[in-house]
Amino acid sequence: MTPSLDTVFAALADPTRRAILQMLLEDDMAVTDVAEPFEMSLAAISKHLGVLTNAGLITQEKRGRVKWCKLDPDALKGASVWMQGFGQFEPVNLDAFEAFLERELSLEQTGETKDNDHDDNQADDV
Amino acid sequence: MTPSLDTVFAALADPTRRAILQMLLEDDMAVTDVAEPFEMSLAAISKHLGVLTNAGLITQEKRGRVKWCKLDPDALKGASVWMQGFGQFEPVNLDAFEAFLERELSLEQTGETKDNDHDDNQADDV
DNA sequence: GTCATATTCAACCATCTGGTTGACGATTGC
DNA sequence: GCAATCGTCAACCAGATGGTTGAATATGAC
Repeated sequence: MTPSLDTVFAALADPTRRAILQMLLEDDMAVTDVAEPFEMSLAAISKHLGVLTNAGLITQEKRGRVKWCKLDPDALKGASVWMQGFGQFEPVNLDAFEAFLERELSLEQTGETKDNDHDDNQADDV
Repeated sequence: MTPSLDTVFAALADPTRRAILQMLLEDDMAVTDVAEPFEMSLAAISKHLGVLTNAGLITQEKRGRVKWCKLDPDALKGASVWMQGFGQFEPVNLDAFEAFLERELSLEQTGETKDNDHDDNQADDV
């Protein structure tokens, strides 16, 4: 079963869970390590990880007594596609944009580098 | 105040609200008309519209005794940017992509029109 | 003014959510 | 075997959420 938009968006609606996802962007982590920076019980984090797993946003694999958590960024795809359906806002990833330009068109023009005025507020307000 | 990712994602987590947003993509609507296709009370729809307004996803303007609901797609921007932070999936809005190309670079090359192979599954699975 | 329409408000209810604590099962190290 | 570590489970709690109904407000039509 592919997780519903309901569960994906609901999973993303909690700041703790978004923070966890960003931590996992760096590297896979054990449950205990995920919990370390948060001021809440291990059981609470375990529940959050359950929600993320249920939404398909992460996968968990037990090796020995340690359970490793791994990001599954593909799960965001459905949600992203849905949102882009509203596409009346300009695309956001201008870096990828320009990479796309370069790749697809092999520009030869003397392009002075445009200043990237996109808001890259990804880091704060998780 | 700019609505938090919390409220935006939470607003998107409900199928009724996502369906409302898609209806408003077509046209602005009065509250009563928004409620019409749903099998729930007008008061419930009014609450949903309150959630969407609170998340900044729609705006409401009262003209006479009718309150018009209007989509505000800019509100999805923050959420979209956040999700793109995980950017390991390809960008989706290729139409906007190509429009961007045209606008920014004023191509003069004999561009044969590329076929749009993007998945526009916006309508189903709201 | 009176009646109908458009929308919200208030109270209520059931269920979900996010947290706690304490007990428990599984695994590792000695 | 025994103790420590890793993680979940179960029970509980407060507050949020999504729905209901009935009354109230505001505007428009006649």
